[in-house]
Amino acid sequence: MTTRRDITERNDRALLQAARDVLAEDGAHASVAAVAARAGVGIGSLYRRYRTKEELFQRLSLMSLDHWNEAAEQGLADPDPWAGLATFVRRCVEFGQGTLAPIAGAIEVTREMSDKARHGDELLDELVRRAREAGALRADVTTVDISLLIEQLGRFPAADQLRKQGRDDLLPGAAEARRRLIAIALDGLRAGHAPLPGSPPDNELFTGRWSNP
Amino acid sequence: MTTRRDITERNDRALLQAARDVLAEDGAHASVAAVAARAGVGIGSLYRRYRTKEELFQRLSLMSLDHWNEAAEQGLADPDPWAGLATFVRRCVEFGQGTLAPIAGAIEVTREMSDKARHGDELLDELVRRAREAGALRADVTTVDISLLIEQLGRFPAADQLRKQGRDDLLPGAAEARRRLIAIALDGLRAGHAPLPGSPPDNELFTGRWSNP
DNA sequence: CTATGCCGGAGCGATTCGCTCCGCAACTGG
DNA sequence: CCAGTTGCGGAGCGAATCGCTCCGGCATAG
Repeated sequence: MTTRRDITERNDRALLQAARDVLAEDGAHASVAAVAARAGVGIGSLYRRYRTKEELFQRLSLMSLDHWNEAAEQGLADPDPWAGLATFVRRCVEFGQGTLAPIAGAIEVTREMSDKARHGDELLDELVRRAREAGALRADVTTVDISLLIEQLGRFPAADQLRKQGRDDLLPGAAEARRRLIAIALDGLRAGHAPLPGSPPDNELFTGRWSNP
Repeated sequence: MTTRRDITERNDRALLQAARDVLAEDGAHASVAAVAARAGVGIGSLYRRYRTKEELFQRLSLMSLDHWNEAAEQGLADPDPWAGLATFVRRCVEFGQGTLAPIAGAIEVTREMSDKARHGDELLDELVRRAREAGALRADVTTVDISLLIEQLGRFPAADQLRKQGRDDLLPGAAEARRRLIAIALDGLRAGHAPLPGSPPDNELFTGRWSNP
């Protein structure tokens, strides 16, 4: 039997998932109506759970940061430094971490968010350091390079977006196609290639990543 | 001396460049007002040159297709198959080819566009075939993989977008950061890596890529 | 069976959209 | 030097969409 409490919880999960998907398709201009519709939920229910659109997106950002940190810790738990880094990258891309970047400037950044972001930066630093010292990671690859790769590959268009673009050929294997891109990028990160062009930025990594203008 | 005709031509160029930049930042929801403002041109001038918003975007798509084909022919002219493919990828990403994908479903596809797209597919086929036969390209990489890489890396956020995201650390070297990602991806495409996950799609490449829903 | 409280969605004012229309300034031919 | 012409910028139109409020209806708890 499904109690009312069950419905409320399921609605909340559906809202967060829908918000992520809609953001992936529509970018920063995503509307609350679209989120509610995709979640199969009335607008009223959305606004009972979240007082404003910003509150919903803040909650989603926190979820995203939590996922990043959890994936990083999982990677660090792997005794093989390279496998750990690869797992982290794969998980972040598949989560669609990059699709949330466009709203970073549209919401107020809470203390909790910046704290979690800072912690995430430290974890990625450690992941990269381990992989580099093990000789598995190309020496001149920075954490910035990796987070940008995650961001770009994580913006892989969702199924609906692909359909709008007329790329029906990719519909059956969109997830698989993205996995192939990740594999290509990871191989490009491995040691043994020629140096990357340009000098890696030397300033503090990720400084101001969640700062507000 | 600058005649009126000069001003008109300069305005047209500015409009197309502005349209590309605004699309890169705002996605498919980009407004004509934003395009005109960024081009430093009145809305009236925009609508004298292009009768509708769609006409402007169609013209931009044609430009993009021309750039793709020109870059591909330049790559084919290179006696070194791998260098030719790399040049093609670099040029397409730096042109921002991927930023136009979101509007593909928002405009009517003319015969001219689909013809040019088909020709572009043939050119890429040939680029890939050459590189593979020379043993430079990983054997199981498909043209789909490469066009998706171009699309994803080509969506690298413009400077304004980076500023909105609070990634001020990247502002001075956004172009350089993108170049580093391209280099990583290209190294991942080179021969000598383990096979890619999943089976490459066997259906006709790019079928329906510009088709209308 | 009554009472409770969460559900969905119609509808509010405000904003933004694509687009039209017109006053103004700049260049041209005489 | 003077009309005449032409391309310029932007105020403003109706329509569409925005974030958000409010309430009637109904399933569930007691």
